[in-house]
Amino acid sequence: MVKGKGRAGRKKVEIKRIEKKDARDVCFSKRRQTLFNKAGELSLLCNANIAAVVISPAGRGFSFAHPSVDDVADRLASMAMGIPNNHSLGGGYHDSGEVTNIAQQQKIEYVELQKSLEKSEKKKRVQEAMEKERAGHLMQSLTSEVNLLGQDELEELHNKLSALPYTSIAKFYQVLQDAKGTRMPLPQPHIEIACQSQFLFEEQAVTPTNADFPGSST
Amino acid sequence: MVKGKGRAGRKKVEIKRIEKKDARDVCFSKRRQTLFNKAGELSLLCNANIAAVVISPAGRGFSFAHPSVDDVADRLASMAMGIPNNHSLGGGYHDSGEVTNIAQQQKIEYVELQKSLEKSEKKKRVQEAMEKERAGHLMQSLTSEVNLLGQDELEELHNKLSALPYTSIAKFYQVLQDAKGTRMPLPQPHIEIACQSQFLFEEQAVTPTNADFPGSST
DNA sequence: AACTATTTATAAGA
DNA sequence: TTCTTATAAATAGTT
Repeated sequence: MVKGKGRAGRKKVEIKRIEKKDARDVCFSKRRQTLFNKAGELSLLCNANIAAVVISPAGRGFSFAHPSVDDVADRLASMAMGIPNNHSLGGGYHDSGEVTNIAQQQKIEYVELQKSLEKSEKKKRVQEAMEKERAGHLMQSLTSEVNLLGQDELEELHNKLSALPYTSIAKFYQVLQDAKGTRMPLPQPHIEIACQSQFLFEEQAVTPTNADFPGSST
Repeated sequence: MVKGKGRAGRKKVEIKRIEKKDARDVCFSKRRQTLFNKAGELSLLCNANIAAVVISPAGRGFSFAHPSVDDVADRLASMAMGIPNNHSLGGGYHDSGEVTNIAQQQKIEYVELQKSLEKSEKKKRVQEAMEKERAGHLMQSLTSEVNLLGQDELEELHNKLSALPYTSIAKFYQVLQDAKGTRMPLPQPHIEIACQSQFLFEEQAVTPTNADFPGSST
């Protein structure tokens, strides 16, 4: 059906911003849960890899990802989470302890990945690759980005970049130096990451209405 | 209802891998669509930012992201998807079949955004910002990335980059030139605000051997 | 948080 | 593959 209008349960619902914060909140919770639920179902039914990130208007972040071996997508998706808005430079330190920041989450996931890699005999190669990836990320970002653009946009971009090529690089290095030297103070606003991956191979969630998942019983 | 099993329509469905490739395929299509649909609804109803990436077992990737003005997180999430298989990006892949929907959706949303911007007196500023963002995206990716790293990692990265700074840049430009000149075989029509990526993996290697994807070029 | 009337989603079948 | 349809699931509004 799907006309662009009617929906849901007790009343047809226009798909437009819910003004009442209360209702919106509830809706968000419910639907987010459903979304992740469905994501999980899809991944299991079809053996698909899925990464989903939801950021509430309040700035709370939730993510779901069906892992597998190639977590990469997941990791990167989560990582994207770590890049909230724009140039708000987050602190990249990991020993803060009291700040639940993205860096930490990243760390955790990184560690997780590492752990799972331990099992592989190819560990070394993969690790190497990952390290390279760190440095190579920039290139990939660029190429990826570039490849998404159209002809005109490419030209524009090219012009823009031609205008200030070394500036960019210089800037980057400056940032790098700053980060290294002064270890910036983490002005990261309110972006908490709540990672949800309840079902699958572990169950920790017990919400009565939807805790229906395979994972444990088959 | 809801025991840990049943679902769907004409028959209760166990949430486990569908063996029949045919059925699995159909299921995948339907559910993927629904998933993205719901993602869109959620984002609209609750004004949330969403990025979702689905990779079919066959290796076809789809993504959906709900934009907004400060869309960065979403865009980056989608973009992140592009990273794992950067090789394919320029590699010329066919099969863009299913993407239309999403692409179209994106288009629509882009237009919507534009329209709403028309009304604003800040239009110009925003547009400018968006343009800048295009060129500046790389910087942001970099800084964000950098800021996610720990002290040690920073140092390492710094060394790595110091070792081959111009190489990277040169490479980027080469890519750019290639793109401009030969109009690479993008698997999809270019999308303005681009939160959409479609690609193929070679196949799903079942081993944690991602060793080959990242900055393998350096 | 639980309930329920309704709307959606969807597995099969055509 | 797309449409149809019977049934399961999601969900807005209530309690």
